[in-house]
Amino acid sequence: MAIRTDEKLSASLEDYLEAIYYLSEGQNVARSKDIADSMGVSRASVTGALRALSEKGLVHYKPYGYTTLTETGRDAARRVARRHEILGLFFEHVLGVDAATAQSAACRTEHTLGSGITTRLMAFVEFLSQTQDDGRDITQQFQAYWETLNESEDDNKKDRYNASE
Amino acid sequence: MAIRTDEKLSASLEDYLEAIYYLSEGQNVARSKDIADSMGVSRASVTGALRALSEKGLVHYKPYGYTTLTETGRDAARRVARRHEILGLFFEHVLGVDAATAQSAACRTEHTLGSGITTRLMAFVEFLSQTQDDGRDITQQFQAYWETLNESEDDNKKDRYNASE
DNA sequence: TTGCAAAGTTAGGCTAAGCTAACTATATTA
DNA sequence: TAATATAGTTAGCTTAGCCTAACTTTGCAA
Repeated sequence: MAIRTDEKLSASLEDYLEAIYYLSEGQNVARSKDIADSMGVSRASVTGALRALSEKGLVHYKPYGYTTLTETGRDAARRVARRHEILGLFFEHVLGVDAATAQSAACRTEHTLGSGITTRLMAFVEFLSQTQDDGRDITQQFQAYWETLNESEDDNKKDRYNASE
Repeated sequence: MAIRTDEKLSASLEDYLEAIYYLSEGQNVARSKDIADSMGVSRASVTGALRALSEKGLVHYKPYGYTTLTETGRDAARRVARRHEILGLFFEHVLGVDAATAQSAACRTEHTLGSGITTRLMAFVEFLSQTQDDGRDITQQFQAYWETLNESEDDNKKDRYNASE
């Protein structure tokens, strides 16, 4: 029986895959310790995740050996990374939240986005950057709009939007 | 010691809260069976969730009694519902995915969105609906842009975006 | 008013994901 | 080359969330 690559990955395993992907880019290999550090997780947890990813055919894993992505694993990782990047881009450059918030929200959110939405969101971000109005792109216009909302401190529009979280 | 209402809710508990909120709107009370049905979960799981929500002071719960939201619970539920609605709106009316996809993605995604992003996304959707260019709002323009991407079947731009999922 | 069906709960089990502590393997360096 | 520090693994525990099966309560209808 062929390895099943079509099973859905949990959010957690996707995170591991993405971390391995980025670490592999730098040094071609992902060390357990580095994965643990970059994810803020114990080394033991990494071992468990590697075992799980290995069972799904996404990494080459041998205890005490070096871990690398399989072809399938690399493809999956790229998909995760791309979703992460698109979302981060949207949150940061379109909505205008700070980079750290954008990245962490992107990381938490990316797993739940289907391909239909990802594809469209990517196109949308591209579209926005091309579309000009009054000589400014829409992104800039929205930033200005956002400022006006927040300038008027007494304007209750702001309060109306507020979520306590 | 006062009940801690500031603890973060898990995605799962937020879902329960939202379901209770919508059920309460219709009949002022949320019955376990209805919560279970609307969430596709067993009655036993509902009992567990109600217990947890009760411990956090978000619902009035007594075994075999009727369940209602506390004030705090209602506020939290409204926040969840609002995030859900904003996201659904964005996915459906801005990105243009079908309603079912939009709703299900919104439900999966909403939990991970912080208030900063929610607030801005809400403003962004509002902004888009107001902004006109060439006599059409941006949303319509993007739809047209999207169509052109997809019309040219041989255009590899489309493939470039494709995710297999 | 009793008796039964439906609603709700409890008990017990499963999985995924994390943790710590203790162990094993590897690799560096004296 | 042997000692030791670091990396990696294993074992065993915890929590959250779900399930089924069996039980209890409630409320409606004969």
